[in-house]
Amino acid sequence: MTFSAKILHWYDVNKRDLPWRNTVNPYNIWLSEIMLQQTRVAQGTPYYLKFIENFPTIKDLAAAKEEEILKLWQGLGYYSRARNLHATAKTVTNEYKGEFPNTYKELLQLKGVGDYTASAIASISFNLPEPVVDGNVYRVLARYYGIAMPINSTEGIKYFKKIAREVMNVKNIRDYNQGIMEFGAIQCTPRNPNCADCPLNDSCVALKENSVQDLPIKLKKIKVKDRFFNYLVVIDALEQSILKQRIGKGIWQNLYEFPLIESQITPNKVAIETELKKYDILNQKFEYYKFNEEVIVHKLSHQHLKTHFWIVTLEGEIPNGVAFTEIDKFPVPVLVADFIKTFKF
DNA sequence: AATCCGGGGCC
DNA sequence: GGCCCAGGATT
Repeated sequence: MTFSAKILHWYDVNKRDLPWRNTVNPYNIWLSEIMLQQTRVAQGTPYYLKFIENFPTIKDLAAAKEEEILKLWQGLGYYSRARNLHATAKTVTNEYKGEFPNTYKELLQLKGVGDYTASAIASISFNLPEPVVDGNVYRVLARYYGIAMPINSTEGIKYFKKIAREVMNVKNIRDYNQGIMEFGAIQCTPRNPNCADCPLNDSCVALKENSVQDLPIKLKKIKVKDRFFNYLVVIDALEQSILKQRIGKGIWQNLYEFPLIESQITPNKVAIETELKKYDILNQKFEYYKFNEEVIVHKLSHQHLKTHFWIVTLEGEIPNGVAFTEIDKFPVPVLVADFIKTFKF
């Protein structure tokens, strides 16, 4: 049997029953693929179900407010995916009359859709012969064919795509593509792959050369930077607080958070007063205390956010404040959501 | 070509 | 602490 025939057979026997596998509707496939970018199936699945329930069609998604989408996306991370999701929903609804484009080239033009996702939609929804190359495919191909080229080098990306195209099964690309990814996720796992009971173990180069643990090869690890956050949890006499939307570049674009003083130095009363003035709180008496004595470290993939929350109690009221009862309606980062849950306004 | 962009699970 | 996850956009 060929490589692809074995993958197809393995998939037929071992495939999981996932919510987006009972359809080839491009809306469902697109939504699932966006959500699963750099995201485990177990983490993404509840979000997929939530979105399908709230937005049964792409037209519903296009008509939603961005804040509503971000709120449903809250906790899934990589929030540009949610913003691009909205943009593409509008594009398909308005420029394609609600019908997804059905070519790789057109799919690739959609926001948030890159080479992998365009190939995935083209193959799974339209059965077009486009190979997918995700993290699973890199691993399976690197091991089976004994490829030591770094998967994140320019040459490696091109080479693996070329190999993937050469070995794919064009007769059933829909199942083959899902099969090789599923095979990587279930059988040929990053750590402790199940080589003993593998349909490819008679012809796997890495297994023969005892290099399974060393493949695939990936270059350079990112360095993590420390940042120091001081959130001002302002509370006024009318049970209101302050939430501000993050604008511009950087993390958590368009999500909300408390007023933030980013500084390793503990903010003093003057620093807090200066920050409050930005919210038209002028010459009001206030008291404040540090909520968490032990620093909270929120870890992102490339930043460690060392955070203190400060409770700032005003005598008067906040102009245009957010009522305690409304706080839960705003999309916020997990760091902020965890605090809100703990504090109970 | 390198960097940025989340959060969670696992070792 | 490091690595990985059905990657893409930006610089």
